[in-house]
Amino acid sequence: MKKESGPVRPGIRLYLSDDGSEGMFGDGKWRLLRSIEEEGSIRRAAEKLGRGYRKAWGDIKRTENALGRELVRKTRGGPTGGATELTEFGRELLEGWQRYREAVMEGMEGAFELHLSGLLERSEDER
Amino acid sequence: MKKESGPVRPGIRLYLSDDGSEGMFGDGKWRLLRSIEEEGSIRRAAEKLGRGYRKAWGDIKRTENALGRELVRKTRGGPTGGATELTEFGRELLEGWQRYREAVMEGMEGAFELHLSGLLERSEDER
DNA sequence: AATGGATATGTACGACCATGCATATCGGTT
DNA sequence: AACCGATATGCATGGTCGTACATATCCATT
Repeated sequence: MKKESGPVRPGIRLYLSDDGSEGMFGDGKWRLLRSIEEEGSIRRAAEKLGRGYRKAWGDIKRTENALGRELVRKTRGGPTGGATELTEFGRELLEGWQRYREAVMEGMEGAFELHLSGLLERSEDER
Repeated sequence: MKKESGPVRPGIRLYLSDDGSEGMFGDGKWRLLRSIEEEGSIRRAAEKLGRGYRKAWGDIKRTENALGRELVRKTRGGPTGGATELTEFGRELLEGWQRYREAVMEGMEGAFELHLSGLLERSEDER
């Protein structure tokens, strides 16, 4: 089981927290929100992302509890069985995070080139 | 077991990778290198950081394998039992990472203020 | 009231990982 | 040669986390 291996690159994991730990909100939850907005249902959103409904549902719930606000408005029953859409707050968080994320990643690329790429490229040759 | 809970703040985890996964190098390994430089031994470095020697030793080894270069020079035996010091590459990585890390974190703070703090502060009031 | 598709939630199992325990090895000094 | 403190490693274990399985609930439409 060999892994893909290329040049050394910088990676990043961003999240929001009120106690220093991860789990409150991050890229995973962000993709989930985006998928819910597109699909209109937690189940289809989860399927599209290749996760189980159980996890997606739990993620939403834990995030809402942690933030103290609702991210989605859910309905059950009816001809379609039910549906889920983002609240206004959910949409704002989705968009704010997207901009935030892109800004930080750009900064990361720049800082990497500035402070580490030289050392690591040189390293590639010498090894 | 209640957790400390304050305002929502941005968190970050930085790492180096050649295959998208974490584990090659990050803040944990960086602190370990710094501690080794200060203490002159893996054992004392680990103790100072509150980890076991077993883990510290394994971390160094895995990182060296992943980067394909040696980070430390180790000696065994003698009156002191042995010692470990950083290689030139180890020192450069230590310093480069420190500068890289600080630059990215500053960028993160700025981006957070710009794109998310307004939304989240407003959220604090309303909840 | 019967249906169907989605939400809601507990439970269990397996993979992964951090940590600790035990033990072997090394080698300059005494 | 004995000693001592650090390096070197395997192995067992305990907890976390993702994922799967099983059910229960809901309700507009028919």
